[in-house]
Amino acid sequence: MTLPIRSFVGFQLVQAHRAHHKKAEEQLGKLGLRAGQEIILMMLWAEEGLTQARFVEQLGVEQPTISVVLQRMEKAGLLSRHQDSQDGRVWRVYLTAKGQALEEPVMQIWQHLEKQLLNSFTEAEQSLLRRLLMQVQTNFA
Amino acid sequence: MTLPIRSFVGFQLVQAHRAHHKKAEEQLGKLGLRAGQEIILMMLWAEEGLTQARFVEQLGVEQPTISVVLQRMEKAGLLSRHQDSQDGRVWRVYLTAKGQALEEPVMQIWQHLEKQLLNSFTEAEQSLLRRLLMQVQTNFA
DNA sequence: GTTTATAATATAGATGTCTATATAAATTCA
DNA sequence: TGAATTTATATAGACATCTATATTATAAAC
Repeated sequence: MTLPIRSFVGFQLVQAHRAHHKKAEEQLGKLGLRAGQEIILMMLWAEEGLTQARFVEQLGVEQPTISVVLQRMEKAGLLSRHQDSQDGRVWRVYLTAKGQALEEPVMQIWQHLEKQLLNSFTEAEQSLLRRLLMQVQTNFA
Repeated sequence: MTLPIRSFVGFQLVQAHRAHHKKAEEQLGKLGLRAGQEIILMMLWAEEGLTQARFVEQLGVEQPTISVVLQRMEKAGLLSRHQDSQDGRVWRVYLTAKGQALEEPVMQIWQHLEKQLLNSFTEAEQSLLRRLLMQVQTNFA
């Protein structure tokens, strides 16, 4: 008798993420973004001139992933990359006007997503879910 | 002042899923599987002869996704597909010996993943996390 | 100072995922 | 019965993601 898939918390994590990702794609698509790109933008809205290494360490993705995503976002006119004058290996990322202009609508979408995600949750449940998800990351680190 | 990404539960969900997915890929890769394929197998271990439509409704993925994944798994010798004798549009999926033989090692990997995911969680926290993740899915449905 | 090692980024090839569309079989309906 | 609709699956093209490897620039070591 194998345990049913549904009984695994890991499966529920996958399914919850899938649901969130689908909604994010749907909403962000209206702005011409793909899910994941808005995270890059959020980091740049907080601080420009980031290097690939910074994205990699902050997001936990592999370097080639960021390399490709940044290239596509540059091609889409969302950001630009300039070689560092001190260290020729380093390329720093800056927002274009188009990338800057997306801050308001993207944040609105994320706040709406967050609201939907947490619908019917008590305050205690909200902070608990955040804490447990952070613990999960620690557990896998 | 934009809210930091980290403050969103949605972001923590994405990051927790990424951590889980990476570990799953790493472990399942040893068996020649990709993350996601083992879910297909689990469903088949519970019941053979499933149709694409069943996978789609159970997993919440789109039909073309399942179509492609099943083709790759068939090519990998994990399963076979046979046209339904009653309805020529329907193709039913069956396990090969190779697919059957993976039940033990895959379940062991998932049990290990589950253990790691829930490391340091109390019983109450475990069931709460499961419940909250299920509620998230409902909220996005 | 030239060679070797390290570090930052890019490329290649694969997979799961999506949307849009095509194909083929069954069903409905006039 | 024959055309139109619905249903099940496949294909095309795109993107985020991975591992493995290449390229390029800096740093270290002899």
